[in-house]
Amino acid sequence: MATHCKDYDFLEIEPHWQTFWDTNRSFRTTDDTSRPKYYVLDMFPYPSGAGLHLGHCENYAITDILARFQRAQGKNVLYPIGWDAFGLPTENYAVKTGRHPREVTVENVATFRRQLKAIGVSYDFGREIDTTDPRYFRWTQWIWLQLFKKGLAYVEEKPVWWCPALGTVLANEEVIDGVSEVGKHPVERRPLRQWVLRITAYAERLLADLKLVDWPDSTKRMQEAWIGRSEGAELLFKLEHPHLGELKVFTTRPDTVFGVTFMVIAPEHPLADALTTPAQREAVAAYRKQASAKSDLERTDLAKGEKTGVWSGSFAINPANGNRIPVWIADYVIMGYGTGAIMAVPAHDERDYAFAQKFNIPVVQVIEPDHSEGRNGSGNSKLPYTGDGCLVHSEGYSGLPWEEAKKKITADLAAQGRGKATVNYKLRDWLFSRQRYWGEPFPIVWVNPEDYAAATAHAASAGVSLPLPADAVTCVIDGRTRYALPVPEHSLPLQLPEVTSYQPTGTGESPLAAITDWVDIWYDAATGHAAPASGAKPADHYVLARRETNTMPQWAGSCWYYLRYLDPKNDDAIAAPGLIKYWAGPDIYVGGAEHAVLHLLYARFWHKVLFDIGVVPTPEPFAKLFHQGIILGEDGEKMSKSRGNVANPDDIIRSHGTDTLRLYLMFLGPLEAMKPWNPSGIEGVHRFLQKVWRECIGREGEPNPKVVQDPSADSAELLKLLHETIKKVGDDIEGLRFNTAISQMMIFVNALQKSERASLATVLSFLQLLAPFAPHIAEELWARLGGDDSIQSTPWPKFDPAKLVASEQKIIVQVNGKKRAELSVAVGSNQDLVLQLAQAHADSAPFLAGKTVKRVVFVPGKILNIVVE
RNA sequence: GCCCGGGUGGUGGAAUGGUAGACACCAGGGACUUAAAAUCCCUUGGCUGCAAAGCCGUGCGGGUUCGAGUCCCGCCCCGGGCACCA
Repeated sequence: MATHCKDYDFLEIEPHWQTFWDTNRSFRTTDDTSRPKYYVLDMFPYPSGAGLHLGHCENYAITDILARFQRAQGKNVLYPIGWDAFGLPTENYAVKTGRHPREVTVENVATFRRQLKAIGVSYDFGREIDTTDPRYFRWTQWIWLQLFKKGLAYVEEKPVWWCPALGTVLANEEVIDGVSEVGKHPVERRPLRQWVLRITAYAERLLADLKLVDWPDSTKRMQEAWIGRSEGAELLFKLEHPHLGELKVFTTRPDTVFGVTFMVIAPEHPLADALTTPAQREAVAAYRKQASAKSDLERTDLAKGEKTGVWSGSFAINPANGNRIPVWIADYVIMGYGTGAIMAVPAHDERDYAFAQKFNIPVVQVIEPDHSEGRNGSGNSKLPYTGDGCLVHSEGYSGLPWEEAKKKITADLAAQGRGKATVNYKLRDWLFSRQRYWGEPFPIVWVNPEDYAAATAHAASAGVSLPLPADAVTCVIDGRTRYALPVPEHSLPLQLPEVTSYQPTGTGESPLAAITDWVDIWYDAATGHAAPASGAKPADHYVLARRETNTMPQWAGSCWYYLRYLDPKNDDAIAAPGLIKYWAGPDIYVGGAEHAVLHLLYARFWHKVLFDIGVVPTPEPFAKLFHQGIILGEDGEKMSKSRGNVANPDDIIRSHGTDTLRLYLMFLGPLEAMKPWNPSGIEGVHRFLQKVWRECIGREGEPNPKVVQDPSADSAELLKLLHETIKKVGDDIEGLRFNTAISQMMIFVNALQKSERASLATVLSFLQLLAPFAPHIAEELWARLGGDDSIQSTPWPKFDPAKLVASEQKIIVQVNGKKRAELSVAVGSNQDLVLQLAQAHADSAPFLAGKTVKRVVFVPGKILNIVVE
């Protein structure tokens, strides 16, 4: 079964074993639910045309090592791969070349699959999934319908980030510093009809359940910061002219309400017009126009500079003391957060202070530091002051610590109906539609109100239960109200129509909008059947409908793919309930920290919805998460074509073999650290594998005669080292410290090389330790030395704790904390004995001569520290 | 500005509060060879010294401890994330 090469010819050995694994389907996962399971998952790759890069190799080497190790532990291992294949780059490429995105996708996937096999990863390719496969996205659409049914999806005409270059809108989080995250194109605000998912309804659980998962702390904190919970109060300020009603503000500091000297509303605030007095109309109009024209980039830049704003001409009444305070309009208050209006307390807020300074607005101190020297209740601290303290100038509350006052004032205002304690989140609802072709179509048609009633009644009478929300989702299209009618679940998938052009329409609508026969239809709500509206009405119960032309964003398919691997060919459910229960979630999820917020937050949201409707048994999808650090170029900079510092895996596989590449990637440093690629260092691990080969194989390709059958051939030291190595490699794999596991194997092989003889059993055990890291050479040598079966199906070696115990141990002698001598003593030697030896030892004795011993610290088996004089 | 990481030889990096620099790379010297490659052996943190050995040394300054790369306080620098979030 092995090859016959005399030297370590990795170019022959590696493809040989890859073919062996492929034809034997060595890594097929069975659904043997009686065995303990281990599910190891990589973050979903996007099959780009560029193929695999070193970052992929690092990611997949980590998970492959874990998968192979866990198989050797006797676990039933699920280690799958698939393709997150919808998305903009493919579509843009298709637009440019005039080819169908599907064709491009198939090609890219083939490249990825070939490259993955070439790095020797042990995926079960029989479970491959592809988000663009109708059998897959059928269930993406199904899950989306469940969200729709639960009232978590709605449509809004809202100003969104429109990117002319990409021809699509982008979610807030896809816009960085005023340019698109993908391609860095400028973006602008444009009002468009959008699907939005109510992720904010899950904000509290998304925050609280972070304590259930074993994730890097930094990632948890980033999610916390993104959700941005803050406790405070909504307070109602009456407006001076009663017909204008009230102004609702959100504040985290209701204790400072006596210090309010002005109010600010966002330029887009709905009351902005009504509050503007005739005298101010011109100034306000000019300011609002100017504010709306600002890009995000300008706003960010300006944030560091001057505040801008304009007085509306109106006044509000402070509910705490009845003061009359001016209402300003300024863009440092944003409509998207809180209520879009604030009570400004310049004495205790940096931004309000800067604004008050610029527009000569009075500043009233109401909090005084606890320990200020001049504390006398007069309030004359340096302002703005944002720290702890007690209230001043706050009738009825002065002297109270601010936290106490916060509760009391909130309660008192609430009692008068002037406010209530609330919680606010930075998290926004999730903009979930794109105006592109290459994405999942929404399983929705739009109908008029009468047809909605008729269609739902027809479906009900036909015995079809449509996934209807409690409150119908509506929108206005061309000035007419339309109702969102979901297609029946049994009619899924709703496929993409074939089109001749994928060009964005430029109007903000998707290319789908131009496929008239697909979009404008006669529609049967019970079956989902459609016929072009240009033709005759097929039957009485058909209604005139317009299909939703937006498509889903790329996040959709990656929100639940980890569930599909459990049962990838199931046409009755996203996966069989028994399998979902058995496999639960991934035992470990490995991928880059760049997905710390978005992908992980979105997937958690969908998972919680599935949990709520009883599809999954766990509240969290990813119990344990690990981020591998990125591999930088030789120059310590991010690898990029433009920098010319890209190392190509294919080249390295050709020159050194994939075993060397994998081993070296793991040896570079801690897996989670960001580390530069050093091309000369690879020689070291390559030499290590060459050495392993020579220890096993002689000059003519025969087994090395130094490896003998006699199990007692090993020296005591070698045997001890073997057992230490078994222990350390096992511990280090479980602790994801692969670099030190490899060091230990190098130490072992260095010792093996110096041994004149070694037992076959010892060498085979070592090869098993090496197998997860360098599987091809391990298989080859295992077969050549006569190991049974495949090394992959052999149980992991056990270490014998008795063999780890030495009879002698080294004790370091310190005098006043400085190392002076080394002693070798019998295990269990006591302090008196060791002290005597130390006093007699030539290296340490001179430092003790003529000194008084003040203290002796003895750590058995480690150290003796003698403190003198 | 705020929140996280991280600063150890020429380089990548090791080190449950207990020998700092494991394991490698690079460099230098030697063996084998007609020669080279490959391989093997030796040296390899700095300073002083013929040597034995000694002193210094984990970004900087303090502290705790018998003992600090590791713990605490205050800084500096680098990387990542967030940012007018009321």
